[in-house]
Amino acid sequence: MTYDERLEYLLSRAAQAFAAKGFHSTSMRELSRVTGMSLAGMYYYVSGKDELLFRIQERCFARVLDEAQDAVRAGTDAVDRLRRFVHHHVTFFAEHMDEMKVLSHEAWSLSSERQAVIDALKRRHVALLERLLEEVRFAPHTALDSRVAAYALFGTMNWIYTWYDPSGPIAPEALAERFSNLFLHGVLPTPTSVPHGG
Amino acid sequence: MTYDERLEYLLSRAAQAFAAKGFHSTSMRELSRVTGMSLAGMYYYVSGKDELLFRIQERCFARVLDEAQDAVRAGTDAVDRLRRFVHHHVTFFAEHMDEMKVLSHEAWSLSSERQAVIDALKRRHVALLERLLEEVRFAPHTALDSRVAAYALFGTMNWIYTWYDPSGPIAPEALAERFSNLFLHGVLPTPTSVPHGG
DNA sequence: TTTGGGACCGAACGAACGTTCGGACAATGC
DNA sequence: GCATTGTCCGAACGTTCGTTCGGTCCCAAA
Repeated sequence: MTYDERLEYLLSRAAQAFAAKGFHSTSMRELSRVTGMSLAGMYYYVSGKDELLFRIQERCFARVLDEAQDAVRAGTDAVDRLRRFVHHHVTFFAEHMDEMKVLSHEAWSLSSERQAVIDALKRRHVALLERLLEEVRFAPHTALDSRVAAYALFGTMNWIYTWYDPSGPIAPEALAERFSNLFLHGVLPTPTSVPHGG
Repeated sequence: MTYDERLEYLLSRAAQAFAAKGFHSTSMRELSRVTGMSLAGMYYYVSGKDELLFRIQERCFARVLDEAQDAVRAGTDAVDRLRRFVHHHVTFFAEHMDEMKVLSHEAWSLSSERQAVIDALKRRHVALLERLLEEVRFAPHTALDSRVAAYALFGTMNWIYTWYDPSGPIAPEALAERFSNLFLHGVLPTPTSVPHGG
């Protein structure tokens, strides 16, 4: 095993543990147990627990952002691009549940300098979806700005780490399709008037 | 100050601290600092840190559930009941941001016996929204079961603790209205065919 | 055969943690 | 005046934490 492979292994096991028990509740001794490495030995690969979380989040986020941009580029029109974005996000989430859970749930566990790096990635990610939404012609009655719509959609997608089982009856692709349809058309069969004066 | 008032005060300050720094990162000594009570003195009101979190979550959740049921009861039809549910959930969230953030973010920080009590409340909450959604006639193209739709909507609403500022430019009532419209009608002006074979 | 450095670890460090213990202090009932 | 009770706390307990130090082992280069 090379140095790089060993580091990958450590990051992967740490992500599993963080996803299962939370960052602060997972001790370095527990990571030593699940990796088979010694407590001190892990410090040969990372400078500390904080860098461990940072590297997990940075690598995962950078990949999500990169692949999302690729997926969007392949789209033919605004709606298609939006569908591709949702499809990628949900399927990537399902394939990398541990890392994405750590990304979603431990978003404020880093030291401030490292937090700033992650936050910058997050802003780019939100901006990407926002631009996609601006291309879509909104229904007049929604009165949604694209920022709110982006966070609403991210909420639907990122919340799955609290309930969704990718190996259950609903395949990730099917879930993505349902989210896309819901977001684009809503649950009502036909657009109706808006009762509450909106 | 009576015993009950003092307990309320402790729970309220603890919820603030947990919301700001997370449950595991907030020490009892820090709670002692922000409450002005002594470290040992707090143990006169709660048996320990775990019970502190439990009482915060249980009280908040029970109230959300109770008020949600009241709000729904006042509705005239299925769509109206759904709108009232969303309106209540979002405005309650905005009014009790600290407790709701603790409820959303520290949903797996309790000991297992207490976790079971909270989980039972959560199941009743999800079931309530699920029943509301089953009353709404779904658009055929969505192929959404009510369970997935409920989690999608909860995702949109609960995710606001990561970005929404109730004192900012968007009032809670306006946000609730936008979420309702988005969920009922989607972002497209007219229902369109479904490109990806869904 | 010797040397140098990369990989690794046992054992310990100081600090912080949640919790407990014994008692202080004031108000109340007799 | 005395005993009792409810409220509160200083000081400590034992444990666990993240991290570090001083080294060992092994393999490649000289």
